[in-house]
Amino acid sequence: MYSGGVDAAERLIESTRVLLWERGYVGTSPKAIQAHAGVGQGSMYHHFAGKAALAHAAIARTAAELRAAADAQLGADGPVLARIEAYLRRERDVLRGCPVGRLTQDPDVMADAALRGPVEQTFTWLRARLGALLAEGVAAGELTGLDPPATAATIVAVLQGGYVLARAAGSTEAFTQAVDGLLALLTAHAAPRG
Amino acid sequence: MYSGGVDAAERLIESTRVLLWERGYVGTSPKAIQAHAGVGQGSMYHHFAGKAALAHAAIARTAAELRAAADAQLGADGPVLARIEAYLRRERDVLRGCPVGRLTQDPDVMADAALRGPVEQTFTWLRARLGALLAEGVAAGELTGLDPPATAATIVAVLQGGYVLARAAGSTEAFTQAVDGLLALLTAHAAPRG
DNA sequence: GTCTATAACAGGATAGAC
DNA sequence: GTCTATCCTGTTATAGAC
Repeated sequence: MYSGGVDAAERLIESTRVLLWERGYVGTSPKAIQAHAGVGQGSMYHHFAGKAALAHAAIARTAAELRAAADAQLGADGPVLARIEAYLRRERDVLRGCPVGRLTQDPDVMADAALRGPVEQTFTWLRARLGALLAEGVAAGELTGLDPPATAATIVAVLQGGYVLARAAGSTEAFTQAVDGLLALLTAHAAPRG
Repeated sequence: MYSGGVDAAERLIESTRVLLWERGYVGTSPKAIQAHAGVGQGSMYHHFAGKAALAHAAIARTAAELRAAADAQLGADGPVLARIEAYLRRERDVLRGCPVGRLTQDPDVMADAALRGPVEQTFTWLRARLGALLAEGVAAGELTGLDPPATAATIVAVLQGGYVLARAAGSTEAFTQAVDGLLALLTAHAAPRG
């Protein structure tokens, strides 16, 4: 049961974010959201048209937060590879998985254009952001011999797949190994300093 | 509605495999399985104790098939990197995602030790298999300067994450890019031929 | 082995009272 | 705005007939 001195609509959105992350769209019922938010049936349907509308608000917010969080590391100062490493190694709730990536497995989310939109845009944006950063590194002579768009996709895939491995193993170690392996491969393309 | 001249139990397992892949455990009802298999309610509960028992049979089979399929490429003849490339580039139902990896997002699967077991074992096995192969390549002088266990985790993560990116984008292109990017990085560690 | 009936409960929402 | 009542359907079985 959640409440933080905020109104019902806000509590409903935050509760939906938590439950969507934990159990997915198909596995989350309006009743469970109401219970978690400490909000009654009537109140929920007063503020939102239904489960889908509430999920849309929750997903849009989660997607926006993910982009902002990524930009914090990727848009920092310093060498390109250091920024990418900071992004890859920043603290994460590894065993909970990616709150956006997991929606990709939810058939009812992918079937609904409004729900799917933020998911698609998040990954499109992230790949482009990393691709631009890598291109910047190549242009500056910091990195050599790699294709920015393909490498960007590889980096995002390692993160998303790292979550899968960690959850399968029940341990964050697999995630860390995947990231370590990637960074070792990337470092080989760093131009000798000078 | 599925049927292939086989008995009800067999049709039920195959239908469960399809639906689990498509909609996950939470999103798959006994009724949907029965309809897909063309098998009645009573028949299903005669052959299986319930949804979980049926899912267990389906998941175990899917996991076994995945391991066998991976071994087909990874255990072939030829240079290590070529075998890994063959594995990464073999034909896949990219937009459907990984039938084992997707279960990782299913709370009810991860909460049940019997259902989770095959998922965990599959990824443990796959990482070990790739790690051993990479170690073989290092020992043979085909590959240099990479850590087998970490690199193995990276490779599996790229595949799993590649599925996520492809589903998010609604296109296989993202998967292909992630794999291309990975292979480019790995190739830099191939010893000059000789 | 398979069928139909029944059941207890959850999912997702509407209606109208307060 | 929020509450309670109500509704119809789906979920996940069990029971017993055939």
